[in-house]
Amino acid sequence: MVIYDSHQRKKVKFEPIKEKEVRMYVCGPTVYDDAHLGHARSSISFDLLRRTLESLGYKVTFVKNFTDIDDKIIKKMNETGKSLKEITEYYIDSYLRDMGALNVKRADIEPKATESLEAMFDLINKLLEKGYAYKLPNGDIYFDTSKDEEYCQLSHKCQDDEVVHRVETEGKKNPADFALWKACKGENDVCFDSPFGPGRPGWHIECSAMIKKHIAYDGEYEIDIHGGGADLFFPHHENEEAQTHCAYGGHLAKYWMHNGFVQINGEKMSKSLGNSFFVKDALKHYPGEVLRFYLMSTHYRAPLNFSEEDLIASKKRLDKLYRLKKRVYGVNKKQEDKEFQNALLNAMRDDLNISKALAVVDEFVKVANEALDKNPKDKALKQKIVSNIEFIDKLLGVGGSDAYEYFQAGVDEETKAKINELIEKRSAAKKEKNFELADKIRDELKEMGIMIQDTPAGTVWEKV
RNA sequence: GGCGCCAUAGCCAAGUGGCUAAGGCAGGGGCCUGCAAAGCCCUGAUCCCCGGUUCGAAUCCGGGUGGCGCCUCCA
Repeated sequence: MVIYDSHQRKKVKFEPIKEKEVRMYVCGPTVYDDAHLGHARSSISFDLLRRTLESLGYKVTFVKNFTDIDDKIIKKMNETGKSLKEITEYYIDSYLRDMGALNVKRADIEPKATESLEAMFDLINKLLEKGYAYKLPNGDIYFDTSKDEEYCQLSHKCQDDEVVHRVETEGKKNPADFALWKACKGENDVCFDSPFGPGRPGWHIECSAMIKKHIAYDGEYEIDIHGGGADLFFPHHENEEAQTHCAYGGHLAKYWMHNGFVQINGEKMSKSLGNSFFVKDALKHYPGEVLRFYLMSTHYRAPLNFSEEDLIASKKRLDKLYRLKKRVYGVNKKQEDKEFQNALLNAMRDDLNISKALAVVDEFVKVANEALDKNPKDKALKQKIVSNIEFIDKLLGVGGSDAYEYFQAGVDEETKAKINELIEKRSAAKKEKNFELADKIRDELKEMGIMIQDTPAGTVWEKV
């Protein structure tokens, strides 16, 4: 496996800390709103990484957190009058539902900030003891970046001059210092008891603490891979790394991976720009699998400029896989096609080269169709095709649905009955060579958004 | 201002020193079909511009032009 390490800024051979095992942590969402396409893309990217590692035979422990303490959540509480728990539980459910629809596998461990406070206390205490943190008169605790000689060596994104506009806080020693603990600020604040007095944790502390609590090794690196959106590299990941190595000595992660953004009209999609698309809205128009296929079809590090036109082109590509699947409907797999599996894996093991992988899939579909045209009754061939589609589903997370349901999604039973009735009528007309009537019925179906195909096994239909 | 990324056919997108520059969508032609649809076959680019290195560059170096991101919450 070769991956691009953001720290080294190049592709490197992946060598896990412990043989055949991978521990990875991906920054999850702050649960104050529904997931947008950017969250979806990040999830899918690391889901592909996980599936690839698993297919290569690694035992993967995958952790993705929920940030359920945050300024934006508090803001939402004040706006809605709802409790922290009401808000965060609602959006955690919503997130999991959306990602489930996109066929993203659940993480093995899904820690929440609110459930990891003890681990954060320990971390903050260590930093205070070792002199890497200082307390302000108002009770806030900050990380002292000037004490950490390695600060900024991870992302290389710091600078010496003061052109930076950082969060200005009274009493901070250096502009780059960041909050580890924010003391309780009054009635409307959310506060937790702590050894440092009532308050709440800073944003960066939780990831370091949760990694330590759940999956950290004791040696030079706590985990193998730490992932997240490209925007998190600095300052978020830089700060996590600083906290961890200052408190515990080891580096946080051996490899750092970051996914590129979803853009709208060439600009980053974000709430502040008012151009974000929610996953749940996209799912009203397209099946999750189609959305997944589209979002993953651009390499995870490259920006993806969202366009409905491209999404439709992408859907048509996936349609072809499912039409092939229809041709082998009901057949069980018997034996695995190692040659195909290796071709697909070899593409993905090169820093998730999805373009190459999808080209392998396209080629397989074409060759399979060709072979089926020649030998429509070749059972061994069909079994091999079934096996390959199963492998595509396992590795890429697409192609696992029922082939007929895929094309007929969103059509209610009543309409289905009517469609079947019309098709029967048309078949009868065809039998009597009444092609005029048959074509008329076909047009009628077309107007309903239904395309039909006459096959040796009878007429089948698809929703356009 | 600091640190980076990107620019390949109408569109999406691989390839990063060397046979005829992957693949998909759209378009054109054909086979199949009662006609279609689906499927299959054929069909398209010398790689943003300029200069350099090299026997040889889309691929390396320098300089442009254009676009994007982080440095402030952010996937």
